[in-house]
Amino acid sequence: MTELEKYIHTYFGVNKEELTKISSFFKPMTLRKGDYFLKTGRHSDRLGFVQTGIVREFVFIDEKEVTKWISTKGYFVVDLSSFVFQQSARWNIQALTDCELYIIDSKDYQKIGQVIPRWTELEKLFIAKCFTVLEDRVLQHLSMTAEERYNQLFNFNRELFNQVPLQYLASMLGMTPETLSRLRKKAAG
Amino acid sequence: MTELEKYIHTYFGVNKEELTKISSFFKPMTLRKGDYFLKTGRHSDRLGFVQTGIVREFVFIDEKEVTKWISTKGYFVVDLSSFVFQQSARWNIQALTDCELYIIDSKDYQKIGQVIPRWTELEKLFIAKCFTVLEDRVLQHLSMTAEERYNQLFNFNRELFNQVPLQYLASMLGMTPETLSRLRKKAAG
DNA sequence: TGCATTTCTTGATTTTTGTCAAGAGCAAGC
DNA sequence: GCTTGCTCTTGACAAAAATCAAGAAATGCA
Repeated sequence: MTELEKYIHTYFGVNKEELTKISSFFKPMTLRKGDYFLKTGRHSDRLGFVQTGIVREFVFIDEKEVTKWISTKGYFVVDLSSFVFQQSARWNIQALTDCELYIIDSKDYQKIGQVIPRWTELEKLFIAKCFTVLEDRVLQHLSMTAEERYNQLFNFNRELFNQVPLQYLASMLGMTPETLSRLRKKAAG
Repeated sequence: MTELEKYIHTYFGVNKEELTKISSFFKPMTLRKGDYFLKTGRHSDRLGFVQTGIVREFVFIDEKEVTKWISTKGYFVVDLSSFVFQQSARWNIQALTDCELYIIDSKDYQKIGQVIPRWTELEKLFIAKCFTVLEDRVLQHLSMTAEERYNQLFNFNRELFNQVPLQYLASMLGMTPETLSRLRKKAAG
């Protein structure tokens, strides 16, 4: 069972036979550090799965980069507006390291639905789950200080702080790099 | 065409015949000011549509109320974890004014799928749309100050500030009531 | 290896936001 | 109409976080 199949199994709970069918539609792809999987404003009909490496999703706001999310092994990377609604992409998606992805285009993606009858239902459940995760993220910003958000992320995934430029983590946490630096010092002391 | 049908048409783009079928599964319900549609920890298999009135979704964090969202006419109110995943509810949902809702339970909700073959697909698209709206909300917290968030909401829906206790709007915007009060004074001056 | 560039940290300072406390304004109910 | 609570505002102060500037550390590249 490949990593992709393992994650699809975890996320969607489909059986081995279905897994094989689904994963057969995905094609391997590599990104070199710095390569873009997607750029704002472009059109994209690709969905990617991160097999190895680290990918950053960000957008320019007032000439500043704002990092929305950082995806590591096991995450899907996609611009939903573009993939689902055929609109121009809202996010830049860039490799922070060399990456191995599995990708699928929307044409092949639609074929999954023909092979797995309940696929739309599974998709719905997956997106609903993602929605609840985002709800939690909003709540964090409504109820937690920068320090609490830092501590939570650090406790949840401390490797990230060795693998990803801190300025991007700071942005993703909604603080300046200077503030993150000071919080790190404070927590370490 | 009822308000409910009008909104379902707007959100889901189904035709008149389908609309009538869908809306026939919804039942009217009234809430008095202060009544709860849902309480944290309970189980709920109800989805509501706000016909008139104002509804607040909030949760207690460290003994403090945090308002996640305020729904007015045309919004659906639901606890997704509970409605979709049969988990205990994460949110309190309470009427801020007397309200008229249309509600549907999950048993009847499933019947929609039997009547409208592409219903699951429409659901998926609707939830995906909600996801992108939440993405924007996260971005706002990553890139905007309290003042900017206030101005944006005020410009988007200034009636809200006459209809809803300001303390709840402050919480929903991620600031204290005192800060909101000062920002209002500043913007008015 | 060593230079150049980028990233990170640190300090000083300012701005923003939160906290605490008191009073003003409003609204619901008697 | 008059209490009685709420809610909102205001002020004084404290804490949190941003900004600006400089230097240290790490990284990439020749």
